[in-house]
Amino acid sequence: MSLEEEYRVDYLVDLGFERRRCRSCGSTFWTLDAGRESCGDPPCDLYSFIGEAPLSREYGLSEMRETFLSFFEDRGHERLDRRPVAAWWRDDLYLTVASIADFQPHVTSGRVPPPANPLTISQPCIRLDDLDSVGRSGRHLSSFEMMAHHAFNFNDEVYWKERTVELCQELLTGLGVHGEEVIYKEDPWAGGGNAGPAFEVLVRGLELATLVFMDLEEHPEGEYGVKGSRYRRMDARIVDTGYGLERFTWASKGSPTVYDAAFPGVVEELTGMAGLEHRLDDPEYREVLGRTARLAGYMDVDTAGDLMKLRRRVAGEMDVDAEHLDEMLRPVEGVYAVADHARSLAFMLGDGLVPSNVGAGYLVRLVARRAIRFMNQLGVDASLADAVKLQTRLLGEDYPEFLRAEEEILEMCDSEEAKFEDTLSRGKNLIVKTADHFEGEVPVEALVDLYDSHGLPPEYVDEVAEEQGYDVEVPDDFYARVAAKHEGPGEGGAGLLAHFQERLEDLPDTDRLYYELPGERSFEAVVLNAFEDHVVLDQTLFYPEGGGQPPDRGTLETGEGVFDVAEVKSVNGVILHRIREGEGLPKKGEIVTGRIDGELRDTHSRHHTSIHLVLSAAAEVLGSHVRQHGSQVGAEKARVDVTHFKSITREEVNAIEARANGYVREDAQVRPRWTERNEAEEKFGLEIYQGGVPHGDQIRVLDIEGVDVQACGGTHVSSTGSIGLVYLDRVDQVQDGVYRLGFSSGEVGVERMQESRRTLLEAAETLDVDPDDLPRSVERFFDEWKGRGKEIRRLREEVAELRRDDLVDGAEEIGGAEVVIKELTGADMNELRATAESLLEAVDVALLGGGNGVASVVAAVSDGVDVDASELVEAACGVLGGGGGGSRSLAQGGGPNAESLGEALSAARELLEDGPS
RNA sequence: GGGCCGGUAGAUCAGCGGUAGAUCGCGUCCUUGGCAUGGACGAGGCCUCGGGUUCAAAUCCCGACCGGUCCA
Repeated sequence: MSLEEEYRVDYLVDLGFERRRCRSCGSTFWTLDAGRESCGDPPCDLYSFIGEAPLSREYGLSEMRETFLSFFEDRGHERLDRRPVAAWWRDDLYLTVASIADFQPHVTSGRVPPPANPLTISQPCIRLDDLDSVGRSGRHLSSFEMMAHHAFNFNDEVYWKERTVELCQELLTGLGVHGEEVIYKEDPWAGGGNAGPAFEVLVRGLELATLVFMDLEEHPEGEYGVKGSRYRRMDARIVDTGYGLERFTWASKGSPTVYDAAFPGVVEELTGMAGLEHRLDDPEYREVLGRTARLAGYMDVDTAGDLMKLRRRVAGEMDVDAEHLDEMLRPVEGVYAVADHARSLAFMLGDGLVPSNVGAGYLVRLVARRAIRFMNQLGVDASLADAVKLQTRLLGEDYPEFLRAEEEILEMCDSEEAKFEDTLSRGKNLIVKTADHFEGEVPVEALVDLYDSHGLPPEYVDEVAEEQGYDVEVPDDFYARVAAKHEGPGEGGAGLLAHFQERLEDLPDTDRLYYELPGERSFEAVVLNAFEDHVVLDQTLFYPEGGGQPPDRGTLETGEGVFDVAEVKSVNGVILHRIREGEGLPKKGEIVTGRIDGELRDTHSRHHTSIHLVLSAAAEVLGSHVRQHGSQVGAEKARVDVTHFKSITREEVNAIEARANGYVREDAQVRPRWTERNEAEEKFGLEIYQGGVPHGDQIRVLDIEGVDVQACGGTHVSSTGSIGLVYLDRVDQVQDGVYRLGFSSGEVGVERMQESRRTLLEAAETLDVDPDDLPRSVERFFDEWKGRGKEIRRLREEVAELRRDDLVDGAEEIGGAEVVIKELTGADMNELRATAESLLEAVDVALLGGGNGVASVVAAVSDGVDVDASELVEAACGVLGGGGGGSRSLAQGGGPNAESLGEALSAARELLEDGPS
């Protein structure tokens, strides 16, 4: 099939559109304008909508969104609510990057029917790939709303290319765009394993929408090549469109930048806070911004070099100085960036992301720190929270959930700002030291290290170093170098069980008796296959490892013998029982009796249900931003990691524990049920995916009555009362922003409680005090112990003083110096040293030996006496079989041959007698 | 999940095999009418913990714990 055929849309032909080839870039496009020779896309064409809006009137964001959604509603589409910008339902994405992401992977793959078909939605998205261009280019946003209409064609066709283009054209002309201004540029699309033909929809240089006709899937032997990969035709044909809400608003206003169109109030407020005047009314100012935006439309501006190139172009056009232009624009661009970042932060924090140094939380931190840096550079006299608040207020007009979460959002901003300030002030000394060390010529490696290990951005290093009178050079490719440092070997290792794949393909999914008969502890089954220590049955009670829960243990029994089950895994629905090595295997076709370890299963179930209780309790105590960030069930204990932005106090731990035990006493019913995916999401929300995202259209939903609903594949108790007890005994910070709540339930909970009581009692017993008095007693003992240490040191000095007179009597003159040489049996190094030092008040040289087990030698020499103490010690220690050293005035050493101490001192004496060396 | 950096006085840090230090803060005294200030003296350290190497470890090696930071 020819490409031309792919892009032929009768609707356009009937309207009089013609297919042309761009004379400058060679791409093909459709237009009504007989005189048009270029594709309308920068750099072939410049923006021509700034100052001259192509839409018939101005729209705000809300109005534009509503206009779009109701347009499609009126044309048979069902309107869907937005999803969060945090892609909770995906395990391959942190952030929602497109409206189609809402329906991947299950709907697009055809496994789950679409929630509506066709549908329309305005989905807030976050993309951080072009962060450096945000503010500068006039068009880049880190968060935006992708308005869309989607149609999923599986067996029956809803609509395809004709209707899609028709709707688009109708929408645009309805908004007042002239037909001959609309260009449909052919631009094949590929991403996320799918591809298909696509139109970029351009109006006066601005890309307003993309219409993707997804009908290909990646396949190594596919017949189509798109952007370097092979694709083949797939059964599903999906209409994936994206209309930029902010772009439409921009086009309706014709303002110099998208920021002025999308959130003018926020830009204005921030401009005020920065003490700038944003003179959008000033025609000259508009002119500069407009020209910059027009030129930026076809330039990359993500490096400083690109930016200056842009400046020179604009300056050249306007006949002004590039430096002057830079000074003029830099603050405005900073304001734009802050406004944009604040909006993304409002979205991310409001949708439940918590700043952290790992995972999605790190992305929040990245944006927050960038925003703070811009604000500092601008000299804005306001906090990050103040800036974000402007956006939560604005977003709140359309999405009231941001107002409800506002307090938490702002608190997280404050806490994040405080952390960054800490990092910077801590780093300040380090920078000064580094700059001094290199005398201002800080090498790039040092800059990379400062950033990578200490979080100090090079601009900040320069700023601090400047105060020292240094000028630090930051290379243009700085962040690329940081990235290069992190490039390591990619992930290796194929799936461990990949080689079983073929063998398992013909086997049916194993019946999961652990779901159907959760109370049973033994079962009968037929061996479907047995190979390499693994047994596959037609049905099993053995729970396979998964969802943070370890597998069941137990045995499989045949007439031949009993086989220990060491491991249980599920591979694509087939459950593998690994038999302990050397025990042989049951044979294919045999009937086996399986028995699971009931006590272990009960403990696992109690722990797993407890995880849900503790999570709910934590959210109740700490706030609605709390999400599960992983969990693990064990035989002795279990844990659940939760997101939270500051350390959890003892009182909060107590409150969580109390709440969880409250749920236990309420004896709430625990009901697992299989539910259709869309239905579950609609009924319970995306919050059900905290423990992970299951596959398939039917998902198992666990409803703990009145407490919590989660998608969960684990085994559970039937009512919370049988948990008996949740003993929460550990809280650790596992990452910044992630805390681990460790606990034990039921019987093992009681055991651990008893264990910790025993620890307490034993400690109290050792000190012979009442356990209640333990803290006070320990403190007293510790103080006393410290006091004794000090007393000992003082006494040692006193002993040294007292011993001095005695020793001075034994002084002799060797080589013109008053010398004391003496063996002090049992004296340790500290004692010898103190004595030797004290002796120097009366004599010139002190050489003392002693020690316990190993021999020690100390030599001390008065100032001005020409004897090297370290030489004396070395001479002595050679005899002792050890070594030693120190300075000319004080040296120490020793060796294992303690019995030769006398001999060793003689050796040193000989050295003295030989005179100064 | 991975990489890098760090844990020493109440705080910030120096020391990086050989007598545990600096600055600020704290206490007492002096200077002053009082305050700011200046001066003198002093208290305050399981050098995170556990192993190892060594005659000798805050220092070197291994491990644990805790914190910071960058990346996916």
